[in-house]
Amino acid sequence: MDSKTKTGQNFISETQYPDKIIEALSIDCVIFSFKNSHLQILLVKHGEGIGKGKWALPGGWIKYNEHLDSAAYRLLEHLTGVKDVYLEQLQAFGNTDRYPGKRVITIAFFALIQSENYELHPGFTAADAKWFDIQQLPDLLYDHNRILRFGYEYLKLKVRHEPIGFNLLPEKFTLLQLQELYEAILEVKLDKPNFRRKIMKMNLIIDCKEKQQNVSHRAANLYRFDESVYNRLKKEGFNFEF
Amino acid sequence: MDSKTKTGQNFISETQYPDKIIEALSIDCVIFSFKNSHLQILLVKHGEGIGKGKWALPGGWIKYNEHLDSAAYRLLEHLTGVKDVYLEQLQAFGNTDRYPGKRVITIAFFALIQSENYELHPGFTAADAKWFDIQQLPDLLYDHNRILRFGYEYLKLKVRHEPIGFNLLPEKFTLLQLQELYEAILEVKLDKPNFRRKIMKMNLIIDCKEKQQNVSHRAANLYRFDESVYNRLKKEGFNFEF
DNA sequence: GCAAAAGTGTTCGGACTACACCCATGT
DNA sequence: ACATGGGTGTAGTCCGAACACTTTTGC
Repeated sequence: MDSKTKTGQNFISETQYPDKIIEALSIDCVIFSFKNSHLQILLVKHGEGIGKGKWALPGGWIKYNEHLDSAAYRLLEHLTGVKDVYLEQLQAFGNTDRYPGKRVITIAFFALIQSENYELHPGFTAADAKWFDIQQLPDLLYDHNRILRFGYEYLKLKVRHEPIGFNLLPEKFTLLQLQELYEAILEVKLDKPNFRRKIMKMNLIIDCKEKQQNVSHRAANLYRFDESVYNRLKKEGFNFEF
Repeated sequence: MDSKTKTGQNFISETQYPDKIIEALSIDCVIFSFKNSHLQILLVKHGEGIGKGKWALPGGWIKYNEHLDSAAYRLLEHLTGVKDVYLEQLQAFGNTDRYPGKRVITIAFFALIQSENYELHPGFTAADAKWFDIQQLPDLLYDHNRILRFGYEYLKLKVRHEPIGFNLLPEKFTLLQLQELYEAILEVKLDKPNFRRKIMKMNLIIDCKEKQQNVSHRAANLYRFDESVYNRLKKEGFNFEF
């Protein structure tokens, strides 16, 4: 790297103020959940600043002595109340014109969660936090539409090569729920018998020996993921074409 | 985002000096090539600065008014002479301790090229630029060992889901060369007849109606990629398990 | 002839598709 | 009875793994 960069005064003063943020660098989170057979996205409404009143991906500034992941966790929790989530890094977005008035590069993170497990608590600079159906999104701030699309494409790709659903479905679920999850993400209709067999053959799910309750039709069997198989398949990858 | 961030004096002075770099943010490139049936990595030896004399991934600082991709291109060309390369963004690496003495987050880029097409011209802050066999790498600066491993894992993943070779092989190549490329990346031995058939069935390659020259055995047929099929498969993705 | 790599053929089993069909439960 | 979703069976096809085999060329 270039040794001619001056690292003197600025650097020293920055380490003296732990809340000092890194200029020109932010984080944004693309958080998906699955509810009522629909894919959803977590958005926040800005309560102050240049984007006040507009919807955007949850995000913000990184502190000088903070790991990227920690910053993403902190921001997500402070803005929406959502915590203890496995965040995955997507990609940096850094076009010179993506942010008004100054140069800001943002690093996008990605997560899949069960919205039922979290109560949303808008906080920090967020006036509101809400789940939006992926088919009915508002127009977003900055280049967040683009980042969201990127995250959705990534999810579609991911679902074809890794098991998915562990973080999106309740602990016990039916095969139809799993199928509807795949259908919602891939935007296709799948054949039930073949889907069942394909999943069963993977040894990915375990029969809970329990039935659905209070349904107005034959009660379906409940299943849960076999965590060790799930993790193995996640690591090795597989092919799930339809 | 946080509106309380002060963007006053620093910002204005930065836009007045176009060569001003962004503090705390750098770029590093993981460049692969394929030569003599071996996978290779492009490295530079630092000629100045805190890493002087050590080998590292080609990289450096981003200018204030420069797109991320442009910065990656510029740095790669100035350091090594390699230009006109399709660079793909990998991921940001931002641990607080990854760079000595100050906080630097680096964005890693990835490319596959034919080393035969490029003469290396070390320049800028690089004292040397060289191709290294992936099996015989020196110890690298900062966390570049980690970034390189990440790039290699990414390549292994990529090769299973996308066609590869267009950028790594000469225009006309034999099926054995293509097979050896896959073998080098995946570190496995493949069955020749089955490999042939699999590739042929994809309609990915076109018979050049030419033979190898000056080989001490039966001359193999030469093939070239069908660019339209290649791009379609790249977009759609496929499955290449062995 | 022999080495080395090119290239073809054949068998077998597993996996995916498409679709018909029966089962259980609430209204 | 019938609607709704749960769940099984089956015939046909395609594809990949394994491996034996023939062809071409230089030495």
